[in-house]
Amino acid sequence: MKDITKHSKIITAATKVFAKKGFFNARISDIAKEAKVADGTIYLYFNNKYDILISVFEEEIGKIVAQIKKTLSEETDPRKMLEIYATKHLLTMKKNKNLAEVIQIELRQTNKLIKDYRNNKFIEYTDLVADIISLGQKQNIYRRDIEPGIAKRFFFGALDEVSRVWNTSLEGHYTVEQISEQLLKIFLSGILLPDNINT
Amino acid sequence: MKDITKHSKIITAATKVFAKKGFFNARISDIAKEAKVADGTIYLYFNNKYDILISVFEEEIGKIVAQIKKTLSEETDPRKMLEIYATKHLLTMKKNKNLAEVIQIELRQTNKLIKDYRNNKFIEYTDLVADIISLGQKQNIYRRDIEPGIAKRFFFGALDEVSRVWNTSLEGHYTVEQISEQLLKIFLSGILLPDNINT
Amino acid sequence: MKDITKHSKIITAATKVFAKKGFFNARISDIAKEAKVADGTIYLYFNNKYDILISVFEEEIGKIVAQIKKTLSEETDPRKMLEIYATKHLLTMKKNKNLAEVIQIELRQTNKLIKDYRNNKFIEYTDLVADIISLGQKQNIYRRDIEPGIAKRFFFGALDEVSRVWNTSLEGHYTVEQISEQLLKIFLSGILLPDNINT
Amino acid sequence: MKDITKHSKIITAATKVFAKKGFFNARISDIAKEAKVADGTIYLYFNNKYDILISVFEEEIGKIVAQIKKTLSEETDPRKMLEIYATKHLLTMKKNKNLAEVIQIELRQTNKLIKDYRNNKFIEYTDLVADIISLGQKQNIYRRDIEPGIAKRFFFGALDEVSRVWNTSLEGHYTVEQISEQLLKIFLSGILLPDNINT
DNA sequence: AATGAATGAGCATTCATTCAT
DNA sequence: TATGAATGAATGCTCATTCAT
Repeated sequence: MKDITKHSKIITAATKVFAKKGFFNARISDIAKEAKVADGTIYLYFNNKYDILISVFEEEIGKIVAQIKKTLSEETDPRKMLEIYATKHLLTMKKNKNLAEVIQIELRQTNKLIKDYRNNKFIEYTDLVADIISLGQKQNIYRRDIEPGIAKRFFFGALDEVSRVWNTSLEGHYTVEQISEQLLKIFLSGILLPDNINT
Repeated sequence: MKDITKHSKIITAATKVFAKKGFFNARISDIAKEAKVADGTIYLYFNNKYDILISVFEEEIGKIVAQIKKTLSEETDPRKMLEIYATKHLLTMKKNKNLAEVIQIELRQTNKLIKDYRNNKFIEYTDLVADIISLGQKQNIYRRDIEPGIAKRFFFGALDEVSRVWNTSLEGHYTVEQISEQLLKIFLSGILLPDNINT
Repeated sequence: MKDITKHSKIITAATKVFAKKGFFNARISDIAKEAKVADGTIYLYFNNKYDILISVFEEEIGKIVAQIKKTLSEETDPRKMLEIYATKHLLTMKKNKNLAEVIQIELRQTNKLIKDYRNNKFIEYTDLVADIISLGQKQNIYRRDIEPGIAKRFFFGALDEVSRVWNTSLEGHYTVEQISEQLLKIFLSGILLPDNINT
Repeated sequence: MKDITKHSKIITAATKVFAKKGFFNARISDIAKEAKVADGTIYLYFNNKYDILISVFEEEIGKIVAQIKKTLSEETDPRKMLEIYATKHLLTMKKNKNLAEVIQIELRQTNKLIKDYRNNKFIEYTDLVADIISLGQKQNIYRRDIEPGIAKRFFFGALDEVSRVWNTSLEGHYTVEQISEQLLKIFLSGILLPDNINT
């Protein structure tokens, strides 16, 4: 019987190796060594190298989606919900830098390389933002002239770009709370001084 | 004497091939064929495969930076300047999808792979946004509690994420102008209805 | 105690799989699946993959040798004996195509691959022809200027080549009886017309 | 430009290695080393390992077919023609044991492994025997009740089986001429003593 | 005895880079 | 300068065999 522990040991190892070397420079033997498993064992749990990558996405993002959905379900104010989303995202990515890098870097490769893969979990994850915005619009809290489908990309893109450079320049400069606060401030009220809004 | 024509023929070919296949799946012989040049000839102009990638970044982004700087120099209103930046970026990425993909996908790999490469042109490019924000703050148009160093990432990240999915779902749905307008609206004034701003 | 049933189930399965895929392309797991047994179980009955192959030869050819010896023991005319041998061989190979292929194809590999294996049963099988010829020579039925050791190879080679193409071109064209009759005609009387014999 | 010398160097090396180890146990690096060429070079001249095997067959058998056809064209007596064929075959196989083994052993694998390969040269080679027999029948030298399509298999099978064991037991016992004489004697006149022919 | 998960040696093939012409 | 044949290191994946249960 397949060993569920071994499966996730490989996923964790692969996340680490992919993050460190990138998908193409990662060798199966690197992952095997990291997971303390024989090379061949990996193929008892995954079809091929791409399959490992996809599994990393689906399973790890799946966990985040589940978590964030649970937390969001306890909140009703769309403003707070966006704050929760942003803070949660940044905290997760800061805590799990390996996953952060894999998402940011490899995710972009994947669609091109594996035609028939559709990032279901990832789409579900970014769609949460669109849902929150729609909800806020219904409650007359968010402007109706904002397109949720576009705005979700802005919001996620902004978050993603910020955490992209996590390991380099931003490190140490700002706390998650500061960045989250800045993002919310801009996203909710814009960067214009009130006096200039009607210009 | 280096042949400037051949040099740029290779750059153009490489951009095309990298965009289509990704850096790792692109073969030197693919680039050589696309550039109508012998494999060995490429090594008269570039040190290695990574060198080609870096050159693509530096030279192509260099062109965009020069262009956008020139256009911005003719404008003084920081609000308009951000609009120009956004529209120009989106138009360029839409027109030159090859470059767009290379920037979005490969750029992220590069820092990790080539330790001593610092994306000078790219940093220059994103710093333009920070400069505009700082300028606006000095002119009392932009809020002082916004960190230009963080905000530039939000702005660029939002633009980048939007153009990332250019080839897929957004295609046909929205025009560059609509997206640019939405981004500016959000970035400048936020998504809150005025009544809710002080909540 | 070794389970005799399981042993022969594996032999039968291996014969089938070797015939279908060839020795080198056959996987142990194929044989195990065909025999409805676990992979590891095979190693309770055989030392390794080569050992299975050798066992297939020895046991299956052993059965044929025993059968044909029994039938031959009831006949005294060396002419009839060759006919019995030919017909029996062709019928067996036609009925058991798996074994036929394994003998024809893999047998030839074996000597080269397994230095210390001597095809005892197979040698016994072909030597039957030499024995018949010697017998006929003693009875003044067969010519004395024929070398039984060479002639046995001709006879077996002819039979083998005929059954080699069984699955392809000869299929349907000729019956076993026709082929057997032709072989006997040639082997016993040659292809020359009587008038030309002394040329 | 492809180097014709290198092509045939690889063919010769491959023939040697296939003969010694068999197709499946032969490593590309063995062939490369034997041909004094880099592993990768082989793939400039052949598509894959199977392609090398097929080329060995076609080209080497092609040479033999051409040679034997030329020699046969200078002879008109169908009896002599069979003698020439037999002697030539045995001499060639004795001189070029590598090729002999490859033909005998690997040829049989090939049809099964490479479905779309049709051994054209080989078929041409064995068909020569059928042609000679047909010719002799027209000249009233060979019996009309012999099927050339069956007899060719007997003749070739006999020759092939004899040369199969060349490296083992027959070595030293008999000369090519003796074997050829025995085969012709049997094939032309049969093994029966004249007195027993009408039995 | 039987199982099948785990192992890890082995190998065909690719492709960036070199260098003789 | 330009060429492209030659090189050989590198690696994903397979599968015979082992062994804990």
